[in-house]
Amino acid sequence: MDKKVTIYDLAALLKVSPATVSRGLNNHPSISDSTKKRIHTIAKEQGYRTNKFAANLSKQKSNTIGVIVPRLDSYFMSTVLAGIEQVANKVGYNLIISQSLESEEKEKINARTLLNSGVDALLVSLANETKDYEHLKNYTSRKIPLLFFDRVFNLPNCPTILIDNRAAGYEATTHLISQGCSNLLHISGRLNRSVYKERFEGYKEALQAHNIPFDDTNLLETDLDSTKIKTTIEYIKNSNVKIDGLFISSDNYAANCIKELQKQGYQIPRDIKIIGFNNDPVSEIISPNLSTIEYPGHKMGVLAGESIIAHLNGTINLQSTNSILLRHQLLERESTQKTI
Amino acid sequence: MDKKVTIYDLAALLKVSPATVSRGLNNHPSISDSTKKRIHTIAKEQGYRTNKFAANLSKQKSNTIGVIVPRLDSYFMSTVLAGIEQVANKVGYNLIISQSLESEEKEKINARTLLNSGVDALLVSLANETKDYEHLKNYTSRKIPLLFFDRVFNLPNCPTILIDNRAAGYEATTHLISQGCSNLLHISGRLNRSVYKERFEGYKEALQAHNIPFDDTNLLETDLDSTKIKTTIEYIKNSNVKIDGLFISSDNYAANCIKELQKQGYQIPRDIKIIGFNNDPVSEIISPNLSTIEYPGHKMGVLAGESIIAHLNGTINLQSTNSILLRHQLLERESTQKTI
DNA sequence: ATTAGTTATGCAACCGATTGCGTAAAAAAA
DNA sequence: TTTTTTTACGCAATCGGTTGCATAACTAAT
Repeated sequence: MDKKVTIYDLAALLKVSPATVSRGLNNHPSISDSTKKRIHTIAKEQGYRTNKFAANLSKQKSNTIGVIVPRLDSYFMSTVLAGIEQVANKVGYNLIISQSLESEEKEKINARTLLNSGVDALLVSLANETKDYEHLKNYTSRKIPLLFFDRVFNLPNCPTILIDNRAAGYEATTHLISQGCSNLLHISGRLNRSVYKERFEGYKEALQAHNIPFDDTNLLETDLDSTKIKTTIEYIKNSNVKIDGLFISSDNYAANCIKELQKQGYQIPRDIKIIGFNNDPVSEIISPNLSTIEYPGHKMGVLAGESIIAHLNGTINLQSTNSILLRHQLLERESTQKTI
Repeated sequence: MDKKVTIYDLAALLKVSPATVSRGLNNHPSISDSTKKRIHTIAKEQGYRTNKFAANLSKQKSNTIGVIVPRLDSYFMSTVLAGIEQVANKVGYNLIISQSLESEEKEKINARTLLNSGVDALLVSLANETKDYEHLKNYTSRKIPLLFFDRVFNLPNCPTILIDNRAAGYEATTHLISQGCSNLLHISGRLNRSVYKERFEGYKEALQAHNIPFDDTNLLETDLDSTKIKTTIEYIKNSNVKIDGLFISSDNYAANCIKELQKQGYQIPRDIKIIGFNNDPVSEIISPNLSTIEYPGHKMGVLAGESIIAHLNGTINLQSTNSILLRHQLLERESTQKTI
């Protein structure tokens, strides 16, 4: 009972043409309600399911959205994906998800694969490594909508969704300063990614605004990979001046730093005050609770999904909206508390 | 310069038939090496990319694997997905991922959508709610391979990948007992999911093996949703006997319990020893470090991906392999340490 | 009754690659 | 040289919907 039923079968049963069946199934206005009803009824009865392959081929669209993220196994990304999936699913779009693992090479391959797979749109959060954007221009040149989120890049006609990282960096830094820190270190992700670059710039501006001199030792560029905590800790210990404030671009990394610093005898926040970024669950689990910047991942995903779908539906024109900024928020917790 | 190039275009350029071009592109043996070379050369030159819609239609397969998970924004799931993606991507399979959000209804819709989308195989981790499996029988009846991981169910011809949850539950419980606990409480997920059921049974067996009586108060069935910690804590506080050991089926939930218990004045592990499950990152961030059962998510994903792909390639026959058990491991950390 | 205007449907050409079957040409065997 | 085999390729049907254009049937207007 499970052979494939086609519109031809239905057409034969109803003694109408396949074209009529097709239109009926798609609620085309020029089909009478009565035959529409007959078509739908028999379709259900026969267990008809439209062959997407055929439909895709003739319509040249797939109802599928491609997503490329640096890694799937990051809490932040998984919340973004959950948001995207939720809205995509609701309106019947599928999501093809792939990860670049921070490799430009893999990102290129993924982009190509997704292009070949005929995705209707692409959502991208860039790999750390990526410096060249030709693989994405293939999309824009074919008029396939392309949207960046979080790890963005300014490509013509490609909207971006992110938070105001510069302002967030500024706020985080100012917060540290207002809590009494004067020898700050910013532990950043790769600066070729604008998210990190901008946080860093906010950091620098905040220092400047408070007349705190900045030099290269006040910045540590890392890839925020927890396996390399030791090096970071060494850097802090060997610093010429006694560092008393850390602004770390990732909660997860920050939490690991706290653990390790504590192991080395540091008291947080007494010796060093620390603020992270993202409001990852670990920030509330760690002792002391980690001050951080709330980064609304799920909301970002929802917005990214909604935007791209609205654009595909022609409801809005993304080209005109070039950049959507989400609201972030400073969360003051124990790790930056003043100690007497 | 970016109109679509088809095999017909190439055929015209080379003055051969489209069939030859198709075969040449696919390295069919009956095409001479010389023409193959010519075909590949001109294909590259013209920027030809095969139209997957057409290829899918005629081959009736999509090179796509569907995945349904309860939620995307869980650390464990994201590691599994990362594993699946890694192997799928390597061999050119796409992944369509959707989440059921623990709803049977959504799971059904997702299953149907993926079926319509023509996935070549389906990987499923069941929603808590799911009690009926008709939506999955659609796959088996069409000979579309179906594999369960983690939240499994025993469906004919559907292999499962998981750990030995009963043994893990037994070990976790035994560990608590050996650390001196005698009034245990198991905080479980929904028992209609076999993962939780089996952990619970391992727990019961361990109690029995150590002559510790079990009654219903020694079990708290929850949905392991962190927003409902309070209720759980109340349960512990209001217990008639003083609970001194907790076996919690989720690290994340366990970590939140620890925080809350500490807030209420409990000392961990002095007053209550706690063991979690999963070896989530939070387990090493929380103070005290959480003892737990290592659950190899990434490995599970890799294995699930490899299995299903090998089966699709005809390399192995999954029907014969009915169940793959991954090795778990008890990790003894601070939260179950003996106190003097 | 005739013309104009609707409405409901069918025809047939796509969409682009795949593949079973047939055959000309070239190589090998007789 | 003739026959048999092999090699290399082309023909044409197929996969299952979609859609522009034509048309028959019916209603409304003149």
